Amino acid sequence: MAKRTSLESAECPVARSLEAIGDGWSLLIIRDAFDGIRRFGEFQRNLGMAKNILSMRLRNLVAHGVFEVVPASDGSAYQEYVLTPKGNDLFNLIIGLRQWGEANLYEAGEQHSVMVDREKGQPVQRLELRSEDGRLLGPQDCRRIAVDG
Amino acid sequence: MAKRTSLESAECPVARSLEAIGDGWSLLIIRDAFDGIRRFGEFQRNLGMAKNILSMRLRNLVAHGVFEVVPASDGSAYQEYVLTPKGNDLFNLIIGLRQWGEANLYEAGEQHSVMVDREKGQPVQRLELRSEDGRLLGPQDCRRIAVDG
DNA sequence: CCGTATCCATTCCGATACTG
DNA sequence: CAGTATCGGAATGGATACGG
Repeated sequence: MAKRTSLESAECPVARSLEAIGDGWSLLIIRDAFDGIRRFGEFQRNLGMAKNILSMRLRNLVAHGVFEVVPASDGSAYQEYVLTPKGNDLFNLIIGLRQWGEANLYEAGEQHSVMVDREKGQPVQRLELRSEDGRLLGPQDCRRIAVDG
Repeated sequence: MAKRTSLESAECPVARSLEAIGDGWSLLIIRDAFDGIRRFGEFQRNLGMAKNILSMRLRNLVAHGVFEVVPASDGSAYQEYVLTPKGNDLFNLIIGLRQWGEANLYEAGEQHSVMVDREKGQPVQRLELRSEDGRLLGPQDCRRIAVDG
């Protein structure tokens, strides 16, 4: 008894996403991947996590189609973990985490890493949600509607 | 030994955010809050989670300043949990989770709930990240830079 | 260097009973 | 209705040893 409830087939996309990538480590691994990390050992050293956990997480992410295993780019006969298009599509989510943390979790003078655009080296703007006619939308301007075929 | 590593004072905002709200339940609670849920029992029934867990999570979120406890709007002598500005600022993150799930976790014909703008009832667009000069940015256009005072 | 396997501590979570 | 207390089972995570 007391089986952990699974959200795998939830009707809400938020729940389903969390089921796939909602644990803390996975999102940090993905963050590192956006920074260009590809090798097992790099992830491990960078995150300071146990190897068995990393192994499990990577396996899970590969199973979910977020990462893809490719032969190493150097001759090393090993593998590398690269983001699939599905994984790349998590970019906004990582940015969302980053921006919320920046805005709400740091003291005034406290330093933190910053995301800049490659071309000009300037900090990116905040994520924006717009309606179909281009209006900027906040929480109060939206509503969730259930859709049943 | 084997103490769980804390990311509370991490230099990366992504890690810090995950430390605060990165467990699966918290984000689902917050999602419900954006749908207008305010009462303990409503959260509990809606999410189907154990009351003690909900209690813990709410306490944690209040401690982190995401929720605020206010007296009940009806006369019921109980309390309600409403999002603070800091909590409201999580909107983009919830939307990010939703949109990634919608785009990547559902079969072609499969139905799911949808976020629409209140005014026209039309589905919202995808989140957008822009540079300071207005260009739309993807993962390849960005770079994370470490900042050390 | 890349991973897997094993062991153990900690944490998480669900069920239930209980108080106000 | 709104929560707290307690219990047991499950999952998670860290350390380490081991094999490819």
